[in-house]
Amino acid sequence: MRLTNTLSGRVDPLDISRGEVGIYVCGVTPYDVAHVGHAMSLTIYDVLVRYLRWPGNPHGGLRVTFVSNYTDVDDKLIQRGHELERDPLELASANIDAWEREQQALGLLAPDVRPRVTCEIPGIIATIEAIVAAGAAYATPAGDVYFRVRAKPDYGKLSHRNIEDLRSGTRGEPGEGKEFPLDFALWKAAKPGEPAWPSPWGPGRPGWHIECTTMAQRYLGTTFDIHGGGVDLIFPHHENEIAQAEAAADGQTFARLWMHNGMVQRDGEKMSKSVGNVVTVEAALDRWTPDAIRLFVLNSQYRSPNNLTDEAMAAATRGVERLATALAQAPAGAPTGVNPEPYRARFVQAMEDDLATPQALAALFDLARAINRARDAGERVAEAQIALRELAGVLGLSLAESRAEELARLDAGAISRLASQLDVACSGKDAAQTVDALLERRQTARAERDYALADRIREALTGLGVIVEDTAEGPRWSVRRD
RNA sequence: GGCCACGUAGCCAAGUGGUAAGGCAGGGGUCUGCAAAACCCUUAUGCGCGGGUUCGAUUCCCGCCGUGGCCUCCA
Repeated sequence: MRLTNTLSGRVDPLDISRGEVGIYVCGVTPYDVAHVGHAMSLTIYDVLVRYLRWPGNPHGGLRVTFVSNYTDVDDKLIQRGHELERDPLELASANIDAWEREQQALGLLAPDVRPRVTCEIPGIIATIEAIVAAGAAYATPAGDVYFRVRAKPDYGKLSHRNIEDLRSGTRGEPGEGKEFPLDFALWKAAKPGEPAWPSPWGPGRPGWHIECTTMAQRYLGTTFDIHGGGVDLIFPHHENEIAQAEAAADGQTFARLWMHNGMVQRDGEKMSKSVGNVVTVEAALDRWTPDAIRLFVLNSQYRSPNNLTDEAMAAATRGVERLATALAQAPAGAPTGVNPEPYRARFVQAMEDDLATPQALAALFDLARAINRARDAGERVAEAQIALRELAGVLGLSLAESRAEELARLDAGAISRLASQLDVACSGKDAAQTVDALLERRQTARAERDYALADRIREALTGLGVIVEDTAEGPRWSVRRD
């Protein structure tokens, strides 16, 4: 598999010679609820992990250790806690709980490890001590510890800048005991009332970047395979992670490959609080299905910005239905049928080539069309349907929800009332049986050519979210997803 | 202001130095009592604008315009 590597600036092969892959993805700083940008980012790495683990990939499935953190103590969190008059650590914890419920609803795999900064303080202090010992950091009288950027001549190699360019862009930051404007905090001395932990430099908390260095190396080793996150993290966050890790480990490589996903835009504009167009995960789940959100994300290349519009989401919603429809019951047919192998090969080829999910999806849509066509012709499609479900599963698309989940959306009371209006026997205990009874009544009406009644029943059911389709085998119904 | 991406049909979005995947929407048709779903056909002679290189550019180069990212917190 080849992936675009920000560090090298090329599309590099992923080294799978060890048979296992370690992946670290920067998670959120939980000072607020999660938005669709967070969902997009995790969805991309979720698909990468699913694909690498998939037995159908050319390597037969790899062992993957997936780590994604929570930065549950930092300046922003403290500020927000102050505004809301809440304890910042408690605020972080509450936002993490909500976000984890949303991740589950979005069908995101739980990372193998979800470390939190507040549980990793001793390790972070040890990393800082190693950096200080290596001469790449210094403590100030105030109790802060700064990374000495000029001790790292290749600083800037990830974001492809050099120290001089960066310095010229710096707007006169106050000294605070820094030797050099670009030096950044590894440890921040606590002001009164701020969360603090004891350290060799006095009470304080970790700086922003050090936690990821420490947690990634603790769970994945000094050197690991893939480090991911949004493009907005390249500088300074990831640049600084590299600087810290290499300083602490005598120049040993930190992550071999750096992946960065593009940002979500809303109607062509940046999504931000100041514009007032932030779509929270909660709002998105309220409006669109998890599969539709996922299809929207995967329909564009992960590195490109992705424009969230109502029309695009409607298209994604219909697209999911199209794929799901291809999985619908087919009559057992003749021995001829659809061979899914060419589609599977296209899918794999696309995924191997820098996680080209748009092209992988195109293969799935083509397979769906082939299935529908063959089914219309009365051919066997079972193998192809199994393949479609499997490949969709690699992308994390569930497609077919369970019958129980579908039936749970039925408005049993309204259906019961409809049955009594039409004088149809209602078992009173099972809405699905009542729907069946209503459709039997409609079939009778159709047989008697009483189409007015037949249409009335169908329209009434449609109004209740029950979609009726007449097929050669009789009527089929499903519950609309809103 | 500096650095870096991107700009493809009504919408979302792939892609390539030799003539534009896929999805949605639209139009026509098949099927159906009518629908729905599905299937078939169709929808950019054109890939922001202007130059240049080339036998040939949407794909390479230059300029301009627009959007976005980073330079300060951000998936």
